[in-house]
Amino acid sequence: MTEVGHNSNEQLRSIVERIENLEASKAEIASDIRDVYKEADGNGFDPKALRMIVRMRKQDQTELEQFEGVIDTYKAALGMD
Amino acid sequence: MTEVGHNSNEQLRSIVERIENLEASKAEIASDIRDVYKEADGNGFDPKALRMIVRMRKQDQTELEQFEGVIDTYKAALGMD
Amino acid sequence: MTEVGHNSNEQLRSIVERIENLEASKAEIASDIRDVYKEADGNGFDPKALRMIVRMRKQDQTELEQFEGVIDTYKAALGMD
Amino acid sequence: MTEVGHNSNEQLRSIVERIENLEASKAEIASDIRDVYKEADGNGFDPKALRMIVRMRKQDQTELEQFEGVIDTYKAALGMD
DNA sequence: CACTGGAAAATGCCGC
DNA sequence: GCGGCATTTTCCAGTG
Repeated sequence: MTEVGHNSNEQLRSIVERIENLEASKAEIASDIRDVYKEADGNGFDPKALRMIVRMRKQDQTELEQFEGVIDTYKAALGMD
Repeated sequence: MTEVGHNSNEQLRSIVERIENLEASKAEIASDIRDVYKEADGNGFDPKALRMIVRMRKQDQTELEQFEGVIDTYKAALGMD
Repeated sequence: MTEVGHNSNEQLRSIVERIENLEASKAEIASDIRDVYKEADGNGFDPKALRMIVRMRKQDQTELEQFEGVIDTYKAALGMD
Repeated sequence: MTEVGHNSNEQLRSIVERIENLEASKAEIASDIRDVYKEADGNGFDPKALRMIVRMRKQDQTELEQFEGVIDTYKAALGMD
């Protein structure tokens, strides 16, 4: 807490800065996504329907991944592992 | 803040009590659920697989409900509402 | 796997049903809790602050129970039980 | 609806792809953020406390922005814009 | 008994 | 301004 160079205060500052920078990038991308929806809306695509499509596609992906987990679980439950 | 009957202190107390009672009930039920899993385990059912079944059935339910939402959305998007 | 009465399929079905019923009850109570917060909000109580109070009280309760547990331990250690 | 090039199906596909790519980037950054917290944890920083600090700083920034908004409003009201 | 993953809660955000 | 949705965060049980 005095005049040192690499103290924990600096570490802390560095950590917080990195996080804040990353969060800024994330917010920017979120904004970009909103822009795409808005532009699509301007081209006659219903944003609500679009969001639903995107959500369902993501869910399909998730289910596929879960399916492999299910297989593993059942294998284990049946002593096949 | 003195000798009144229906002051906000009483209201606050009542609110907090109601919440805490409800949370106690909820915790009890959660405990019951755990008991069922435990009993099932004792009868040779793999708890992990059971949880997976329950989770997937819940998800199916959710999807079914979402599906109706999808229908409505598309209807609206196509001007059929 | 065909004409039996109390087979494991039935057991499984029973287990899953019991769990799902319990979870439904739990969800209902959770909904009630939300309603209380909402009503409180309508009466001018800040929901966020309320939640914090409830959390703090639960924490205190936990600590109280831990304390009593320590007391019991000491009692037992001193042959006072 | 058959042999066209730039039909709405293609548009739709393009939109969905753009969104999904952006969401993938967002998820990646979110993962990076988690990594930073994890690394910080490894260096002895309490992640929970860190999150609180970040949140408070964000809040302050918001207030700052609100303040600047007020300034702008005053400027406009005084014909200084 | 730490830890990891998953459930649940809470907060914040966006569109209406 | 609010209601609902998505995200984030916290909590807790199960696991090794």
